[in-house]
Formats: sequence, C-alpha cells, structure tokens
Amino acid sequence: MSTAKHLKPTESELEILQVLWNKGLATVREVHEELSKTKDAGYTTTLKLMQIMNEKGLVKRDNSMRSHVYQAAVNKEKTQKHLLNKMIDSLFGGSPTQLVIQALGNSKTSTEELAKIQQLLDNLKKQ
Amino acid sequence: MSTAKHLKPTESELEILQVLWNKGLATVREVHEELSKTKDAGYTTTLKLMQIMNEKGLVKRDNSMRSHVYQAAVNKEKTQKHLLNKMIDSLFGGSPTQLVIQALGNSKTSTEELAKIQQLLDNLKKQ
DNA sequence: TCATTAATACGAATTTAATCGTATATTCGG
DNA sequence: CCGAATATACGATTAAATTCGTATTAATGA
Repeated sequence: MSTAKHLKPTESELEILQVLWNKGLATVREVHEELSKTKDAGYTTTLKLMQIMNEKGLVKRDNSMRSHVYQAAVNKEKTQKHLLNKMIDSLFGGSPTQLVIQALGNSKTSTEELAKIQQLLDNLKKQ
Repeated sequence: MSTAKHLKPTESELEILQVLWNKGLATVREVHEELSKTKDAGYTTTLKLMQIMNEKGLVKRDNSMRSHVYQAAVNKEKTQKHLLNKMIDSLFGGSPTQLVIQALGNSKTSTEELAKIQQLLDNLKKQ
C-alpha cells in the first residue's frame, strides 16, 4: 500500500524526482536551479510542489537545517516499471512487444545498444 | 501544426481513442459499452468527452444519422511514437534501450513475442 | 397516437494540478 | 545591531480534466 499512489507522480513531480534521482540529496534551491534550465516557474512553485510531494510521501526531507534537504522516497526503477506498464496497457493493448517494436523502430539505436538488447533477449530465451 | 496538440490526448481521451482504433467506426453508445467493461462512468460523460474530442480534432464524426458515428482522427502509430518519446525523455534519460530493457524485464513475454523482437533486432543490425 | 426509450446539447459542479503572492522567520555581512 | 537576502509556510487563484444533471429532440412500438 505504501507504494500504490506513490508510483503515479504527476508531470511536474516527475521532473523533480528526476533531479533527486540524479543528485541523491538536494535543497529546494538546487532542484529549482536545475529545473530552471528547461522550465520557467517561480521558486515558490517548486517549493510548494516539493512540500506536497513530502506530504504524499514521494520525497523525504531532513529539516534539521534551515534549508531542508530532500531526497526521493520512491524507487526509480519501480516508478519506471509502473508507468511503463500503464502505457503498455493504455496505448499498446497490453503488449510489451508492440511497445518495444515502436521504441526500437523509432530512433537510431547504436550497435552497442543493440548488443545489449540482444544479450537481454538471449537471457529471456533461456527461460 | 495539425498534429501538435492532437498527439497529446489526456488519459480519458486515450481510452476512447483505443476503442476507436480497434473498432474503426463506433457510436458513443458502443464506445461507452466498451469502456464500461473496465471503467465506471455515466453515458453522458463519455458523450461529453467525445464531443470535446471532436472539437479538438482528435476524432471525426458523421452526424447524418441520429446516432453520430465517430472515428479516430489521429494516427495510432504517430500518437504512440510521440508519447513513447516523451516517456523516454522524461523517465529514461533519453535512452530507448533503457526503456526496452525495463519493458522486457518486466513481464513474461512469450516465445513467439521474443521471436518477433529477435527478427526486428536482426533487421536493425543489418543497417 | 402517445408513452417510453434513447440520442445529443449544454451548462455547471467537482477535482486535481500548478502557480504565485505574501507573511514570517532566519542568517549573514558590514 | 540592523538591513538585505534567503528560507519555509500557507492561502488563494487559475487552468484543465472529468463528471453529471437536465433539457430537448427523435425514434419506436404497443
């Protein structure tokens, strides 16, 4: 139950989680600086979002300092999985294969990347 | 420009598009029946959504009959691609491979499905 | 024909996400 | 010590998505 809602962050929440997953620990200021590179929103907006995320349990914070230090409270891979599954259901008729085909057919994937996938595929075949 | 917004349907709109992509042509009633299998919403809710989608250009309709006949006005593959790319960017650091790995590692994929993917992979390797 | 059923249109309420202004408290330089 | 800078808290507003009630119109069949 602790994960049910946590795995469905909103767009903005996801942006913040991305930063936290990268940095590990970060203050609101740091997250905001990072977001500012690609997004245009006020500082208090970021603050408010992170406060809400804290209430929701999406992030944890250490408020022993004046500048609270945040970190992600949800697992990156699990969140990815969950959102991926949602997309497979809602967009690809429940077929992961269809999604994979689209994803690969989409863009130019390097030889190394293809090798990685081949490796994964080999493993799956063995099972 | 005709596609800019059209490729970003909302959750509910996607559900409806799914049905229309499957059926080709369908009335509100038919779409609603289909959605009712997994969702609990009133008929007028579905109706309203489809009316809005018509205004947005997400669907087309033939209103020469009393029961209007709808069809999707956006391309399934293009919509999939667009949303997929968005997810790759926002969740997988721009790496389609990471997404593929997650998608395959996720669920039990059948032997036939794996063969399909292998085939696709072989094709990609040749290029 | 007339009552019932079923369709669309449309306005409005609700919910949720996102944004921001302002109040207040804390720190720090000079 | 004092003022500027910087932090959090919090309320309020905006915007968008979703939901539904009700009015109206059309078809159907007994």
